[in-house]
Amino acid sequence: MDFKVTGVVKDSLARTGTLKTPHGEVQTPVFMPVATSGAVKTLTTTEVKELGGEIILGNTYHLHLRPGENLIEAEGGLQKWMNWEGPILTDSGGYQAFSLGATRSKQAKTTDEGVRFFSHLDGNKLFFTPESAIDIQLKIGSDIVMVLDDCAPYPATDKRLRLAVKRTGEWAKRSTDHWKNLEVGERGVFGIVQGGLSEELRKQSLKDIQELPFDGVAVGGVSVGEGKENMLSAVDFISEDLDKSRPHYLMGVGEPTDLIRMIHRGFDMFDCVLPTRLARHGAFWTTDYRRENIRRANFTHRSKPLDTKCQCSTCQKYSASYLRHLIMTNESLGMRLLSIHNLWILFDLIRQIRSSIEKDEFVERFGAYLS
RNA sequence: GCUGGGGUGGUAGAGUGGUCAAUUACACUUGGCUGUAAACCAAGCGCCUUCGGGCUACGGGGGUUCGAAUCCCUCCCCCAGCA
Repeated sequence: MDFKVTGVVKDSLARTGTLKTPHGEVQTPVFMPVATSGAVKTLTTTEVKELGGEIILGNTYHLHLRPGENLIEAEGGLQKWMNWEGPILTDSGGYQAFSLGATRSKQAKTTDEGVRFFSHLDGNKLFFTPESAIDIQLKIGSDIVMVLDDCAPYPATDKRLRLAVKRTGEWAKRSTDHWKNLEVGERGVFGIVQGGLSEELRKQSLKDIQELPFDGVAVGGVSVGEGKENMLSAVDFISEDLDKSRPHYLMGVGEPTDLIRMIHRGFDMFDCVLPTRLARHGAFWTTDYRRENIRRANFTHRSKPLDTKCQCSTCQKYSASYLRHLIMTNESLGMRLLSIHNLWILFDLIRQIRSSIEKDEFVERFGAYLS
């Protein structure tokens, strides 16, 4: 997997780049819409592509449970199956094993070997190891494979965080050892940095990961409920030390203002459920990156679009009043139209950021959002 | 017209003498959502309040009772069956 930095700016770690994958090139910074179970919820892949989507994220945990990686492999891989021509990054399932893989009485649990968890669908006892997580992702057809990591829940004790960092490091080593022995072609594998809000542990984890021959460095364990200030400080512990020759992926972050701040700190890749989840709940972003909700009564008679400055197809064709009606009546079209709007806001932001980096105007243009 | 059933908060629908400003659901209002068990979750939802409480309410009017959405009388309205 090949990554090239194509542009840098003064007074910021922000940069542009190009990432080559088996299913095409991706320009960075990039936002990856989440297609948990093989679909960006409510949208077709054609729509995602037309909006500006270049790469999407699929979830190993979900796809492993249903329909299972063997079916996807038999159907020619996830790209072909879901009619997505571009690259796909797959999450390793480590995060979901913890966030979903527990029953009332039985907790998900990591051991040195891997993570034991329970299917949220039927309670079945399941097990991921670093090696099996990679094998599953390759069967799914992933272009960018994420290693299995131990994402400690927030808040976590110091002891638990230390264990998570240790395990994540050991599993990372096993992952690269396993990767070497596989036929992976141009696919890439990314390591994940843990460490919570601890400077010491973040630095240790970054060192562990960057010592290994990963194609990219991901930072996990953020946007897990710690709050914006904590997230910034956790990232600030390590942003200067991220290996500049590799792509940097901040996992799970997708609030527009967070993207700006994190690109400023050197991150190239992001994924987040927010644009589509918020849309299904009636929430949308404005062109100045505030969050609003169409359910509010004051939109009842608003015959203007959601945002008069927005160029998305929803805002070109529909009034806020009509969109509110669709959401209030639970029409799926409302969720689709708001998903289109929210994704457009993010993709357009990314386009503006790339352009500002190319012109070395990033700090001037986005300075107001950086602090 | 006769017989029977019924009229409760925005709606549906509980309650059938005190613990009822009234279960519940829906609707509505307002929040929330950051590697998606998430088209979900939470709070509020008669009026006033110094948050102690006060006031007005269960079709209208009258009555019984210490006390009524609940019992009685009467009027109005709705539904079913029979004419």
